[in-house]
Amino acid sequence: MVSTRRKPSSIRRREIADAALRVIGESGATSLTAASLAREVGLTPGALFRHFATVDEILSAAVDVGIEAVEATFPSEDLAPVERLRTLALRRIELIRGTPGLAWLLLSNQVYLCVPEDAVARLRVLVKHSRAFLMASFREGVERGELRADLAPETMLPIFTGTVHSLILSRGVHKDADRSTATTSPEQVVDALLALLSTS
Amino acid sequence: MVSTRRKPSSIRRREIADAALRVIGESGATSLTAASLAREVGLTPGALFRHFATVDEILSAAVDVGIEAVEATFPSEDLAPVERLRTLALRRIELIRGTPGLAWLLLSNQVYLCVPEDAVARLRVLVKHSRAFLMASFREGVERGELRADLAPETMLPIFTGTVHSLILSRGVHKDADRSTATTSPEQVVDALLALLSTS
DNA sequence: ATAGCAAGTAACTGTTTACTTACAAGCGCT
DNA sequence: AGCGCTTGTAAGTAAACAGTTACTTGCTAT
Repeated sequence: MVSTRRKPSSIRRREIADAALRVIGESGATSLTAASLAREVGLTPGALFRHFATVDEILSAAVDVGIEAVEATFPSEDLAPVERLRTLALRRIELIRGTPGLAWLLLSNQVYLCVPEDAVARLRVLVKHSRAFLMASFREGVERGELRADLAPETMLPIFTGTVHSLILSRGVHKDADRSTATTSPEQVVDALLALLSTS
Repeated sequence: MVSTRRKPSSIRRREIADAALRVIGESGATSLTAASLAREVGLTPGALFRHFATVDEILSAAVDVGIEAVEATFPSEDLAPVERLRTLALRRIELIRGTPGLAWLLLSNQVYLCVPEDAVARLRVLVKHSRAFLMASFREGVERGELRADLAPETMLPIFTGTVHSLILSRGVHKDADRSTATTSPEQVVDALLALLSTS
């Protein structure tokens, strides 16, 4: 007997949602099926439907797990603006690099077509929250004279978020990403960017 | 009779590949099936297999169409480095914004799991080509004294590509992207970034 | 004009999909 | 201890999937 323990639904639901993110991260969203997911959790496909009514519901739960993890990356509001930006960037890079499924949730646009509508709505809230946090930090940095006043926060935003996304994806995604180009560490790039945005 | 014209395979193959990119851009990669694709082209599913042996082969052809379009965005080598960077960025933003399926090909990492291996190899060549072009432009810009010498090209790279990606995705992807934040035009942001990277 | 081939359709195949059902058995509660 | 709900399995269903096959029809080269 291969220790087929039974667990209460509250725990299984979480295990299944985590496993869904893992499968997506490892083999892509298209390979997330009841069969592959059950295999990952160590159950038969039918057992999944004891805990969720549909696979869409599982996806929705996986989105919630991801959102919770990302929300935890917001730094304390009483850090200085530049330090706040630095902390958020590095935390997110570390988090998402360690959980490839999250990259699909947050950086793929296709997620909006594969995931139930209510989960999409919650994702949009997260995106909006992040943008508001960044914009507030930019504005406060400018007011304090720490960030350049000749650059609108609306202009800083795509540069900052784009750089973070680029750093997330620059490693590990292509398994054999060529190491020919000297790899720059995320810290170096984030610091360099913040220096560019800072008053000289 | 609904003008069900017959066309030579050379033309149909291109139509099918184009339609595949269109379907992916509109409804996501998961919804690309023989049935949905045939509907988009205006054929029955069986007809697709007159022109391609498998759907993987169709995907591969779609990748080639995309690569061809992106390769056409490389500006002339005899432009000044900064102007070269500006032109490439704006051309790519315009191209990919107008063809959402391309965004999936180039910005989604899941593409490497859904697409046949030989197509992935060709995509990697494009990525490598782009990176080499950018790195050469950065280096030449520094040598000429037009770009900041205190920033390594390896550091400029993720900032530049990230910003471009961010500008590509910032519009239209979420159909109802909120217009609350003042929308900054890609030109403004690219010019601002190039100014940041330039010597003062 | 017409022969012949390329390009189309409709109807089929076997497989995989999400999900259900009948039944077995572990675990908490008294 | 043992009753009963919950969690699991095995086997099954209908629909959707990629791809095939037998047959029809339009285009083109002679």
